[in-house]
Amino acid sequence: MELKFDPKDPKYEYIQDLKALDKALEELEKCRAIGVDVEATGLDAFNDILLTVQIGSPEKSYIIDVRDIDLKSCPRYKELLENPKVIKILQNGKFDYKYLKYQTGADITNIYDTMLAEGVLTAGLGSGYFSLEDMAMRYCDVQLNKSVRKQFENVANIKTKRFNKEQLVYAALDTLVLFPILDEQLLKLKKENLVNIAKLEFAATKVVAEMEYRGIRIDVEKWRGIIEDLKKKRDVHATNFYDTIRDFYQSNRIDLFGAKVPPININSQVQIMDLFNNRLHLGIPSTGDAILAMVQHPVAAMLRDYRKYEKLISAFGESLLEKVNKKTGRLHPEFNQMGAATGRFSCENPNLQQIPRISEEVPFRQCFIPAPGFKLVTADYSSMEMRILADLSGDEKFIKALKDGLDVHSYTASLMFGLEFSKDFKNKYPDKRQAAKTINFGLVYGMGPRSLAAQIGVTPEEGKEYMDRYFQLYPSIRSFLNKMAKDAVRNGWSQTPAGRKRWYKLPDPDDPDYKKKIGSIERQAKNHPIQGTNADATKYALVFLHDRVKKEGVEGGLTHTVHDEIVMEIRNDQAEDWSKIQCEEMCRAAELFLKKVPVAADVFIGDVWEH
DNA sequence: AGAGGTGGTG
DNA sequence: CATGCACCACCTCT
Repeated sequence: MELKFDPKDPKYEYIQDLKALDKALEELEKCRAIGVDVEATGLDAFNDILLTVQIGSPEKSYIIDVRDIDLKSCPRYKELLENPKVIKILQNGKFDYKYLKYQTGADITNIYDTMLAEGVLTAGLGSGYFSLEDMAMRYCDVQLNKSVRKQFENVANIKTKRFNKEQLVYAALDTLVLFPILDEQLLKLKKENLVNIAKLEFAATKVVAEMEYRGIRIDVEKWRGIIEDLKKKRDVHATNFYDTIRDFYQSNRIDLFGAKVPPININSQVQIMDLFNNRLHLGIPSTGDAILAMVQHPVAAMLRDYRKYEKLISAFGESLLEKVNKKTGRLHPEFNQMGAATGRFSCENPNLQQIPRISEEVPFRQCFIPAPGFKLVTADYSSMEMRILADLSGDEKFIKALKDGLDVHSYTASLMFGLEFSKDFKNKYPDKRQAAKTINFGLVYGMGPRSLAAQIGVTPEEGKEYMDRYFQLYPSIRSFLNKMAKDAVRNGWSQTPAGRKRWYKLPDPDDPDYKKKIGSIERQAKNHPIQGTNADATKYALVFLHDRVKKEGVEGGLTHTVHDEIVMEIRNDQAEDWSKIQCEEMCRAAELFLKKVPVAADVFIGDVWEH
């Protein structure tokens, strides 16, 4: 590839005064697209220090030292970055977005994100994270020197120390390589018909950046109260456990203060296996909860009780509170747009998508609260995956049930077990409904008769019978799922109606695990269009909602999303009206793909996160 | 440092 | 032959 810069000696300008900045901006304003990158002392846009902002044309990079120049008092800079007509090319743009918003006062628009583009082009094959170093090497044979980035992190005398040539070259290349990478990616995106999905991801990345920036408030005292309560309960179960097993161990050690020392580490899977198999002779294959539930010995129950509390304390305890940002006093979880191969978001630091559902004992979700004067508006799609399955398979019975507003699990059960359908089916035949629900969901995951039988507690033969009966009821569902599986194995990829692709590493025919691997791909491919369409709809909804907030002049914004649920923080007096708009926009997004079945979303307005 | 086990969510 | 999808956090053990 012909590069417009020399990787050994790139053209750049180190900008340290307003006059030079003005001249640079004049050049940059002529560009249709500019490359943007920042260097900072760390990853936290609120607490770490922004050092440089690099803005580049395809040929030249301008490195603005923000210790010398206050970009907040430079409207021309802000106008450039906020100009919707200029494409801003970034690598993992939401990282830079937050720095630029907080420390330079600019909200970038019209982002092309090289990392997201790569994610869209290789979904299912990689981790979802692609470093600029890898891409620069792969696409344009340019070696970026990673170790130089470290130098930015430990700048002693941060106020005064100037950058060396090596650092400046590195900073310059970071914007220059973006252009050839974009050129190559664009060819591939067009070839794979992924332009629309890439556009969706690019539109979403600004929205996600704003969502991360806003974050969410947490009631720390209430959270601590729950944890303390859980710790007390956990300790009771731990003591019971230790007292019961102590006789099976030789040493009854006493510590310096006369307290009994636990004979084993209760958290050690290895030591628990030793206890159950070598000392209690119970012969368990693993220590998972499903196994322990079947073990008659009282120690098993004690361990299960202990684990229930220990899990909550370790995963959601003090460690989550440590993530409260010092500057904002709020949690700012990170949402990875390509976190799942299906197109779903993943979430980390902390993962708000795995906070336990609300219960008497563990009301964790009630600790998530809006700012004073605001409400949390929580809306989730109703039976979204069932609706998608109905729509994509085109199954007439299933579609009619949804059109008639029936509970699909009850309806399925009534057909499968020859029972009369009624409004109170759920109460009359809860077991039958649960069995049908297991099948409905299991199929979306490509489940087989054996695990179905295990789940609903019948023999494998009966499990097979249930599945046969189910598919006789809904013949189009069987043919749809089979087609998805077959196409994926033939093509090496599967696709959602929105055009999102997921690739598969097809095994070598000589692979000893060939059938196992093909089976796995088939199950993933059956699930992909369903889970993926849900993700596509939610992403469109996020973009719609963000635009609508601006259009309506509503004060507030997005706080987080959990796959089929979107939570927003909206000013008290506007929350009621907004809740209707939020449902409307979510439905409008889903209706882009679902034409045969109605879409519905339920909404809640509250002073806590609940639904 | 990374793998494996366990368990929380949709 | 094996046989339910998609994640992340925490723990122990190597």
